[in-house]
Amino acid sequence: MSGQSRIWIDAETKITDAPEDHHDELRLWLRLFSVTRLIENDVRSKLQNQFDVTFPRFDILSQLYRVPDGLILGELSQRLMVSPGNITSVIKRLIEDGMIVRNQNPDDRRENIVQMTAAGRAKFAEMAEAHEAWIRHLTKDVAPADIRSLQALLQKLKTSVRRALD
Amino acid sequence: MSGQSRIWIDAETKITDAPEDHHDELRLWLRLFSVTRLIENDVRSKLQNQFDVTFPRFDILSQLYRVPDGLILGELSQRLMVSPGNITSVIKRLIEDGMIVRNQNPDDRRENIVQMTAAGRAKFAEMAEAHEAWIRHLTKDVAPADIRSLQALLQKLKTSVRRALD
DNA sequence: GTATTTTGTTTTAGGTGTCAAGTAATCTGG
DNA sequence: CCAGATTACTTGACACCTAAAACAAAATAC
Repeated sequence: MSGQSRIWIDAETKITDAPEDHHDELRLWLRLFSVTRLIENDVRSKLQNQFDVTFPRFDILSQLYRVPDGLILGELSQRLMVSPGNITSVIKRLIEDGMIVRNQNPDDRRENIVQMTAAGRAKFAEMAEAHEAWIRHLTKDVAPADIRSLQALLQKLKTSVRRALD
Repeated sequence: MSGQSRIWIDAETKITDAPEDHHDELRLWLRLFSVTRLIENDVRSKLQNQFDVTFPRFDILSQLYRVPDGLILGELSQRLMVSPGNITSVIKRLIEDGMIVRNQNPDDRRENIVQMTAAGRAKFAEMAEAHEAWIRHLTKDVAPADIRSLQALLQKLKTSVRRALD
Protein backbone atom coordinates (compact mmCIF):
# COMPACT_ATOMS: atom_id res chain seq x y z
CA MET A 1 0.00 0.00 0.00
CA SER A 2 1.47 3.35 -1.00
CA GLY A 3 1.73 6.33 1.28
CA GLN A 4 -0.50 8.13 -1.18
CA SER A 5 -3.27 5.55 -0.82
CA ARG A 6 -2.98 5.55 2.95
CA ILE A 7 -3.46 9.26 3.08
CA TRP A 8 -6.47 9.11 0.81
CA ILE A 9 -8.17 6.43 2.92
CA ASP A 10 -7.56 8.37 6.08
CA ALA A 11 -9.13 11.42 4.57
CA GLU A 12 -12.21 9.45 3.53
CA THR A 13 -12.48 7.81 6.90
CA LYS A 14 -12.37 11.14 8.57
CA ILE A 15 -15.14 12.44 6.34
CA THR A 16 -17.37 9.48 7.13
CA ASP A 17 -16.77 9.43 10.85
CA ALA A 18 -16.68 13.10 11.53
CA PRO A 19 -17.68 15.31 8.63
CA GLU A 20 -18.22 18.19 11.03
CA ASP A 21 -16.08 21.26 10.72
CA HIS A 22 -16.06 24.29 12.97
CA HIS A 23 -19.00 25.70 11.08
CA ASP A 24 -21.50 22.94 11.78
CA GLU A 25 -22.84 24.64 14.88
CA LEU A 26 -23.34 27.89 13.05
CA ARG A 27 -25.12 26.15 10.21
CA LEU A 28 -27.36 24.42 12.73
CA TRP A 29 -28.28 27.74 14.26
CA LEU A 30 -29.03 29.31 10.89
CA ARG A 31 -31.27 26.40 9.96
CA LEU A 32 -32.98 26.41 13.32
CA PHE A 33 -33.63 30.10 13.02
CA SER A 34 -34.91 29.97 9.48
CA VAL A 35 -37.31 27.07 9.94
CA THR A 36 -38.65 28.66 13.10
CA ARG A 37 -39.25 31.93 11.33
CA LEU A 38 -40.92 30.11 8.46
CA ILE A 39 -43.41 28.41 10.76
CA GLU A 40 -43.86 31.45 12.94
CA ASN A 41 -44.70 33.69 9.99
CA ASP A 42 -47.36 31.27 8.80
CA VAL A 43 -48.89 30.86 12.25
CA ARG A 44 -48.81 34.59 12.83
CA SER A 45 -50.66 35.41 9.64
CA LYS A 46 -53.25 32.69 10.19
CA LEU A 47 -53.91 33.84 13.77
CA GLN A 48 -54.37 37.35 12.46
CA ASN A 49 -56.62 36.43 9.56
CA GLN A 50 -58.75 33.78 11.19
CA PHE A 51 -58.95 34.96 14.78
CA ASP A 52 -57.84 38.59 14.68
CA VAL A 53 -55.29 37.88 17.37
CA THR A 54 -51.58 38.56 17.33
CA PHE A 55 -48.92 35.95 17.94
CA PRO A 56 -47.69 37.50 21.22
CA ARG A 57 -51.23 37.60 22.60
CA PHE A 58 -51.77 33.99 21.61
CA ASP A 59 -48.50 33.17 23.32
CA ILE A 60 -49.66 34.73 26.58
CA LEU A 61 -53.04 33.05 26.36
CA SER A 62 -51.37 29.67 25.83
CA GLN A 63 -49.55 30.03 29.09
CA LEU A 64 -52.54 31.23 31.05
CA TYR A 65 -54.81 28.54 29.63
CA ARG A 66 -52.74 25.88 31.34
CA VAL A 67 -52.75 27.63 34.70
CA PRO A 68 -56.35 28.37 35.72
CA ASP A 69 -55.20 30.03 38.94
CA GLY A 70 -53.32 32.55 36.91
CA LEU A 71 -49.75 33.76 36.85
CA ILE A 72 -47.87 36.69 38.24
CA LEU A 73 -46.70 39.07 35.53
CA GLY A 74 -43.07 38.31 36.28
CA GLU A 75 -43.61 34.59 35.88
CA LEU A 76 -45.30 35.20 32.57
CA SER A 77 -42.38 37.30 31.47
CA GLN A 78 -39.91 34.54 32.36
CA ARG A 79 -41.90 31.74 30.77
CA LEU A 80 -42.31 33.61 27.53
CA MET A 81 -38.73 34.87 27.64
CA VAL A 82 -39.75 38.43 26.97
CA SER A 83 -38.92 41.54 28.96
CA PRO A 84 -41.18 42.66 31.81
CA GLY A 85 -41.70 46.00 30.15
CA ASN A 86 -43.17 44.27 27.17
CA ILE A 87 -45.72 42.25 29.13
CA THR A 88 -47.38 45.35 30.56
CA SER A 89 -48.82 46.71 27.34
CA VAL A 90 -49.83 43.39 25.80
CA ILE A 91 -51.62 42.41 29.02
CA LYS A 92 -53.41 45.73 29.03
CA ARG A 93 -54.85 45.03 25.59
CA LEU A 94 -55.86 41.50 26.48
CA ILE A 95 -57.77 42.90 29.44
CA GLU A 96 -59.46 45.44 27.18
CA ASP A 97 -60.42 42.55 24.91
CA GLY A 98 -62.04 40.80 27.87
CA MET A 99 -59.80 37.76 27.48
CA ILE A 100 -58.12 38.02 30.88
CA VAL A 101 -58.49 39.73 34.24
CA ARG A 102 -55.90 41.16 36.52
CA ASN A 103 -55.87 41.17 40.32
CA GLN A 104 -53.46 42.51 42.82
CA ASN A 105 -52.21 39.93 45.29
CA PRO A 106 -53.48 41.16 48.68
CA ASP A 107 -50.59 39.45 50.47
CA ASP A 108 -48.00 41.27 48.37
CA ARG A 109 -49.43 44.27 46.64
CA ARG A 110 -46.50 44.47 44.25
CA GLU A 111 -47.66 41.31 42.54
CA ASN A 112 -50.34 41.27 39.90
CA ILE A 113 -52.00 38.00 39.03
CA VAL A 114 -53.54 37.64 35.60
CA GLN A 115 -55.88 34.83 34.61
CA MET A 116 -58.24 34.04 31.79
CA THR A 117 -61.92 34.84 31.83
CA ALA A 118 -64.47 32.19 30.91
CA ALA A 119 -64.97 33.98 27.61
CA GLY A 120 -61.24 34.05 27.09
CA ARG A 121 -60.95 30.33 27.72
CA ALA A 122 -63.72 29.60 25.25
CA LYS A 123 -62.20 31.75 22.52
CA PHE A 124 -58.73 30.42 23.14
CA ALA A 125 -59.87 26.80 22.97
CA GLU A 126 -60.95 27.35 19.37
CA MET A 127 -57.70 29.02 18.47
CA ALA A 128 -55.64 26.31 20.09
CA GLU A 129 -57.41 23.61 18.16
CA ALA A 130 -56.87 25.40 14.86
CA HIS A 131 -53.27 26.13 15.81
CA GLU A 132 -52.54 22.49 16.45
CA ALA A 133 -54.11 21.52 13.15
CA TRP A 134 -51.93 24.04 11.31
CA ILE A 135 -48.82 22.65 12.95
CA ARG A 136 -49.81 19.08 12.10
CA HIS A 137 -50.34 20.15 8.53
CA LEU A 138 -46.96 21.85 8.32
CA THR A 139 -45.20 18.79 9.71
CA LYS A 140 -47.22 16.20 7.82
CA ASP A 141 -44.29 15.05 5.68
CA VAL A 142 -42.03 14.39 8.63
CA ALA A 143 -42.09 10.81 9.84
CA PRO A 144 -43.34 10.30 13.41
CA ALA A 145 -39.98 8.84 14.38
CA ASP A 146 -38.25 11.95 13.06
CA ILE A 147 -40.63 14.15 15.00
CA ARG A 148 -39.62 12.36 18.17
CA SER A 149 -35.93 12.46 17.32
CA LEU A 150 -36.17 16.14 16.73
CA GLN A 151 -37.88 16.67 20.06
CA ALA A 152 -35.17 14.75 21.86
CA LEU A 153 -32.33 16.49 20.07
CA LEU A 154 -33.84 19.91 20.63
CA GLN A 155 -34.08 19.03 24.30
CA LYS A 156 -30.36 18.24 24.31
CA LEU A 157 -29.67 21.50 22.57
CA LYS A 158 -31.77 23.43 25.05
CA THR A 159 -29.96 21.81 27.94
CA SER A 160 -26.62 22.76 26.45
CA VAL A 161 -27.74 26.33 25.88
CA ARG A 162 -29.13 26.72 29.38
CA ARG A 163 -25.95 25.38 30.88
CA ALA A 164 -23.84 27.73 28.78
CA LEU A 165 -25.96 30.68 29.85
CA ASP A 166 -25.14 30.20 33.54
CA MET B 1 -42.89 -17.14 28.91
CA SER B 2 -46.09 -16.12 30.74
CA GLY B 3 -48.94 -14.18 29.21
CA GLN B 4 -48.27 -11.45 31.70
CA SER B 5 -44.72 -11.13 30.52
CA ARG B 6 -45.81 -11.13 26.89
CA ILE B 7 -48.25 -8.33 27.45
CA TRP B 8 -45.67 -6.29 29.24
CA ILE B 9 -43.21 -6.73 26.40
CA ASP B 10 -45.81 -5.71 23.87
CA ALA B 11 -46.54 -2.57 25.79
CA GLU B 12 -42.89 -1.69 25.95
CA THR B 13 -42.41 -2.46 22.29
CA LYS B 14 -45.27 -0.20 21.41
CA ILE B 15 -43.79 2.62 23.45
CA THR B 16 -40.48 2.19 21.72
CA ASP B 17 -41.89 1.91 18.23
CA ALA B 18 -44.61 4.51 18.28
CA PRO B 19 -45.07 6.56 21.40
CA GLU B 20 -46.37 9.47 19.34
CA ASP B 21 -49.80 10.89 19.96
CA HIS B 22 -51.52 13.71 18.08
CA HIS B 23 -49.75 16.25 20.22
CA ASP B 24 -46.19 15.37 19.30
CA GLU B 25 -46.07 17.84 16.45
CA LEU B 26 -47.31 20.63 18.65
CA ARG B 27 -44.79 19.81 21.33
CA LEU B 28 -42.07 19.81 18.72
CA TRP B 29 -43.09 23.28 17.59
CA LEU B 30 -43.17 24.61 21.14
CA ARG B 31 -39.72 23.26 21.81
CA LEU B 32 -38.37 24.55 18.53
CA PHE B 33 -39.77 27.95 19.24
CA SER B 34 -38.50 28.14 22.79
CA VAL B 35 -34.95 27.02 22.10
CA THR B 36 -34.75 29.40 19.17
CA ARG B 37 -35.93 32.30 21.31
CA LEU B 38 -33.47 31.33 24.01
CA ILE B 39 -30.53 31.47 21.63
CA GLU B 40 -31.82 34.50 19.80
CA ASN B 41 -32.19 36.50 23.00
CA ASP B 42 -28.63 35.75 24.00
CA VAL B 43 -27.22 36.59 20.59
CA ARG B 44 -29.28 39.75 20.41
CA SER B 45 -28.06 41.08 23.71
CA LYS B 46 -24.43 40.23 22.96
CA LEU B 47 -24.61 41.92 19.57
CA GLN B 48 -26.05 44.99 21.24
CA ASN B 49 -23.57 45.11 24.10
CA GLN B 50 -20.40 44.17 22.27
CA PHE B 51 -20.97 45.66 18.82
CA ASP B 52 -23.82 48.11 19.27
CA VAL B 53 -25.69 46.45 16.44
CA THR B 54 -29.21 45.04 16.43
CA PHE B 55 -30.07 41.50 15.46
CA PRO B 56 -32.04 42.50 12.34
CA ARG B 57 -29.15 44.61 11.08
CA PHE B 58 -26.74 41.78 11.70
CA ASP B 59 -29.10 39.52 9.80
CA ILE B 60 -29.05 41.80 6.77
CA LEU B 61 -25.29 42.16 6.92
CA SER B 62 -24.88 38.37 7.03
CA GLN B 63 -26.72 38.05 3.77
CA LEU B 64 -24.87 40.86 2.03
CA TYR B 65 -21.49 39.66 3.25
CA ARG B 66 -21.87 36.50 1.19
CA VAL B 67 -22.91 38.32 -1.96
CA PRO B 68 -20.28 40.95 -2.79
CA ASP B 69 -22.23 42.09 -5.85
CA GLY B 70 -25.12 42.99 -3.60
CA LEU B 71 -28.77 42.12 -3.53
CA ILE B 72 -31.97 43.73 -4.64
CA LEU B 73 -34.14 44.82 -1.73
CA GLY B 74 -36.84 42.34 -2.66
CA GLU B 75 -34.38 39.46 -2.67
CA LEU B 76 -33.17 40.51 0.74
CA SER B 77 -36.72 40.62 1.99
CA GLN B 78 -37.38 37.10 0.72
CA ARG B 79 -34.17 35.61 2.07
CA LEU B 80 -34.70 37.06 5.50
CA MET B 81 -38.41 36.23 5.44
CA VAL B 82 -39.39 39.71 6.52
CA SER B 83 -41.81 42.08 4.85
CA PRO B 84 -40.58 44.47 2.17
CA GLY B 85 -41.83 47.44 4.16
CA ASN B 86 -39.56 46.43 6.98
CA ILE B 87 -36.40 46.31 4.89
CA THR B 88 -36.73 49.93 3.86
CA SER B 89 -36.12 51.49 7.25
CA VAL B 90 -33.46 49.09 8.47
CA ILE B 91 -31.51 49.56 5.23
CA LYS B 92 -31.75 53.31 5.62
CA ARG B 93 -30.08 53.09 9.01
CA LEU B 94 -27.35 50.75 7.79
CA ILE B 95 -26.57 53.26 5.05
CA GLU B 96 -26.40 56.06 7.62
CA ASP B 97 -24.00 53.88 9.61
CA GLY B 98 -21.79 53.57 6.53
CA MET B 99 -22.07 49.78 6.51
CA ILE B 100 -23.73 49.49 3.10
CA VAL B 101 -24.43 51.49 -0.03
CA ARG B 102 -27.45 51.56 -2.26
CA ASN B 103 -27.63 51.97 -6.01
CA GLN B 104 -30.48 52.07 -8.42
CA ASN B 105 -30.23 49.51 -11.19
CA PRO B 106 -29.93 51.60 -14.39
CA ASP B 107 -31.48 48.79 -16.46
CA ASP B 108 -34.58 48.67 -14.25
CA ARG B 109 -34.97 51.77 -12.19
CA ARG B 110 -37.45 50.08 -9.88
CA GLU B 111 -34.71 47.91 -8.45
CA ASN B 112 -32.36 49.06 -5.74
CA ILE B 113 -29.19 47.11 -5.19
CA VAL B 114 -27.55 47.25 -1.78
CA GLN B 115 -24.06 46.03 -1.01
CA MET B 116 -21.56 46.30 1.79
CA THR B 117 -18.85 48.92 1.92
CA ALA B 118 -15.25 47.95 2.65
CA ALA B 119 -15.67 49.37 6.13
CA GLY B 120 -18.86 47.39 6.54
CA ARG B 121 -17.15 44.18 5.51
CA ALA B 122 -14.36 44.76 7.99
CA LYS B 123 -16.70 45.48 10.87
CA PHE B 124 -18.97 42.60 10.02
CA ALA B 125 -16.06 40.14 9.83
CA GLU B 126 -15.35 40.81 13.50
CA MET B 127 -18.97 40.40 14.48
CA ALA B 128 -19.32 37.20 12.52
CA GLU B 129 -16.33 35.66 14.21
CA ALA B 130 -17.65 36.52 17.66
CA HIS B 131 -21.10 35.34 16.69
CA GLU B 132 -19.82 31.95 15.63
CA ALA B 133 -17.87 31.61 18.85
CA TRP B 134 -21.01 32.38 20.87
CA ILE B 135 -22.94 29.72 19.00
CA ARG B 136 -20.20 27.16 19.49
CA HIS B 137 -20.21 27.96 23.17
CA LEU B 138 -23.97 27.57 23.44
CA THR B 139 -23.86 24.21 21.67
CA LYS B 140 -20.72 22.91 23.33
CA ASP B 141 -22.53 20.14 25.23
CA VAL B 142 -24.19 18.73 22.12
CA ALA B 143 -22.25 15.88 20.52
CA PRO B 144 -21.03 16.53 16.97
CA ALA B 145 -23.13 13.62 15.73
CA ASP B 146 -26.21 15.16 17.33
CA ILE B 147 -25.43 18.49 15.72
CA ARG B 148 -25.41 16.81 12.34
CA SER B 149 -28.57 14.83 13.07
CA LEU B 150 -30.33 18.00 14.09
CA GLN B 151 -29.26 19.70 10.89
CA ALA B 152 -30.60 16.85 8.81
CA LEU B 153 -33.88 16.62 10.69
CA LEU B 154 -34.43 20.35 10.56
CA GLN B 155 -33.88 20.15 6.84
CA LYS B 156 -36.61 17.52 6.61
CA LEU B 157 -38.88 19.69 8.68
CA LYS B 158 -38.20 22.70 6.51
CA THR B 159 -38.97 20.69 3.39
CA SER B 160 -42.26 19.55 4.88
CA VAL B 161 -43.19 23.08 5.88
CA ARG B 162 -42.33 24.55 2.49
CA ARG B 163 -44.37 21.89 0.75
CA ALA B 164 -47.33 22.51 3.03
CA LEU B 165 -47.13 26.24 2.35
CA ASP B 166 -47.67 25.79 -1.39
C1' DG C 1 -48.77 53.35 -28.83
C1' DT C 2 -51.58 54.19 -25.10
C1' DA C 3 -54.32 51.67 -21.34
C1' DT C 4 -53.83 48.18 -18.11
C1' DT C 5 -51.46 45.19 -15.27
C1' DT C 6 -47.52 43.77 -12.85
C1' DT C 7 -43.38 44.52 -10.17
C1' DG C 8 -40.29 46.91 -6.77
C1' DT C 9 -40.26 49.93 -3.14
C1' DT C 10 -42.05 53.30 0.24
C1' DT C 11 -45.31 55.08 3.45
C1' DT C 12 -48.55 54.81 7.19
C1' DA C 13 -50.87 52.97 11.18
C1' DG C 14 -50.66 50.06 14.78
C1' DG C 15 -48.70 46.26 17.51
C1' DT C 16 -44.48 44.19 19.66
C1' DG C 17 -39.67 44.22 21.40
C1' DT C 18 -35.61 45.97 24.24
C1' DC C 19 -33.30 48.71 27.79
C1' DA C 20 -32.95 51.93 31.35
C1' DA C 21 -34.93 54.91 34.54
C1' DG C 22 -38.68 55.51 37.67
C1' DT C 23 -42.24 54.17 41.26
C1' DA C 24 -44.27 51.50 44.78
C1' DA C 25 -44.30 47.76 48.05
C1' DT C 26 -41.67 44.65 50.82
C1' DC C 27 -37.68 42.99 53.16
C1' DT C 28 -33.51 43.38 56.04
C1' DG C 29 -29.84 44.94 59.10
C1' DG C 30 -28.76 47.76 62.60
C1' DC D 1 -38.37 50.59 64.00
C1' DC D 2 -36.64 52.57 60.06
C1' DA D 3 -33.05 53.65 56.35
C1' DG D 4 -31.25 51.20 52.61
C1' DA D 5 -31.57 47.25 49.62
C1' DT D 6 -34.52 44.35 46.87
C1' DT D 7 -38.53 43.05 44.19
C1' DA D 8 -42.50 43.81 40.94
C1' DC D 9 -44.05 46.50 37.76
C1' DT D 10 -44.59 50.75 34.64
C1' DT D 11 -43.03 54.31 31.66
C1' DG D 12 -40.53 56.44 27.84
C1' DA D 13 -37.40 56.35 24.02
C1' DC D 14 -36.31 53.97 20.23
C1' DA D 15 -36.05 49.97 16.93
C1' DC D 16 -38.61 46.32 14.46
C1' DC D 17 -42.37 44.21 12.31
C1' DT D 18 -46.64 43.53 9.44
C1' DA D 19 -50.45 44.63 6.38
C1' DA D 20 -52.34 47.57 3.28
C1' DA D 21 -52.41 51.60 0.56
C1' DA D 22 -49.72 54.49 -2.41
C1' DC D 23 -46.35 55.28 -5.85
C1' DA D 24 -43.25 54.74 -9.73
C1' DA D 25 -41.18 52.07 -13.38
C1' DA D 26 -41.58 48.36 -16.58
C1' DA D 27 -44.10 44.82 -19.05
C1' DT D 28 -48.21 43.49 -21.45
C1' DA D 29 -52.43 43.87 -24.16
C1' DC D 30 -55.25 45.68 -27.35
